[in-house]
Amino acid sequence: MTMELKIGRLAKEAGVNIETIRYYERRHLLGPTSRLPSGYRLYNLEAQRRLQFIKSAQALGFTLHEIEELLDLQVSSKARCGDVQRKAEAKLKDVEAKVRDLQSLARSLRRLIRDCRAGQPTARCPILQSLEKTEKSVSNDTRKTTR
Amino acid sequence: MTMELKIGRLAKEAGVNIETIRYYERRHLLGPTSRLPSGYRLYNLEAQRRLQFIKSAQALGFTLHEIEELLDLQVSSKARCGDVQRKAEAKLKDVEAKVRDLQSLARSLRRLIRDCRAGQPTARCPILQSLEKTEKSVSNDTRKTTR
DNA sequence: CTTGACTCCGTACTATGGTACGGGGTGTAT
DNA sequence: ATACACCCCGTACCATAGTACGGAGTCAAG
Repeated sequence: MTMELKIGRLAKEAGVNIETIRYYERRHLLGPTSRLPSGYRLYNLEAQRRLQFIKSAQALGFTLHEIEELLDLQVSSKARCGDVQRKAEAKLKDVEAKVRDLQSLARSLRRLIRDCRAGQPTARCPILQSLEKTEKSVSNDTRKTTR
Repeated sequence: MTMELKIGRLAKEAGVNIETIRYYERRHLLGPTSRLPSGYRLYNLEAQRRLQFIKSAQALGFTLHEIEELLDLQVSSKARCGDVQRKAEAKLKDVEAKVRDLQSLARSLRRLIRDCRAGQPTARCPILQSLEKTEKSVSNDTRKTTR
């Protein structure tokens, strides 16, 4: 036995809805490895890893479309290395920018927490100021530049 | 004149659609500072900063609901400092986790790019492996834990 | 060989975050 | 005083990312 799961098992293991998996299939993100004569979908380990990756990337704020691209970096082994590289570089820039912005936000939050700890009743908690700092550093709409 | 803008101007300055601003108002995220007798909305500098913050936070992957909470940290000056602090701390944890995960993804992408540069025709580009590394580090669904 | 859990497929519905439309009033420059 | 741009409000529509539903076929244990 090659450890192939049916859709329900895969869904349970990954913690997603069965319908979600079928939805990903419609979106060409994750297809079954094979099918039983009955039509039942079968998934192998790679499919499980792929599903995990989709969930992870999503948690990081990537859209399904972007995730498709990310996954294509690997799939298109036949494609020119240059294409893959350019995509990866663009994606890396997005990710780096996002990290910078989130770090800035984290700094703001830390400052807010520290100042709050001082004990005053939140009147004039310097949050707006710190949030403003965040604003400046944020490049643009990442959702647009990422696409 | 106190530098109050009408909705169209505010939208243009911020680079958003007028309808978006009205939508934020429906969502209680950003209301007009005042109104002309005619009913025209007027916005001051603080409103502009607030709008900027909303856009920034969104670019960082926060939902409008989360942004509302974030903004409430400041608004609820009457609230207990402890409440504000707890919210801020939870948010900070989310942000920090997101940063870690994105950094891990960035490392993976950098490795992929470096390896690609080596020159082989992408056959067996070690992307899947690097992506797997990312997976493991990703806590859970941030969207759920963040809410 | 039946029963209950699982799966198939297609279609419809939901929530989020907007965007567009349209009939009307307003503001102002000429 | 009249264009023309701007704004009002309500309602309808859109894309993304699922989720639910329902009638039918399948699988496996008893």
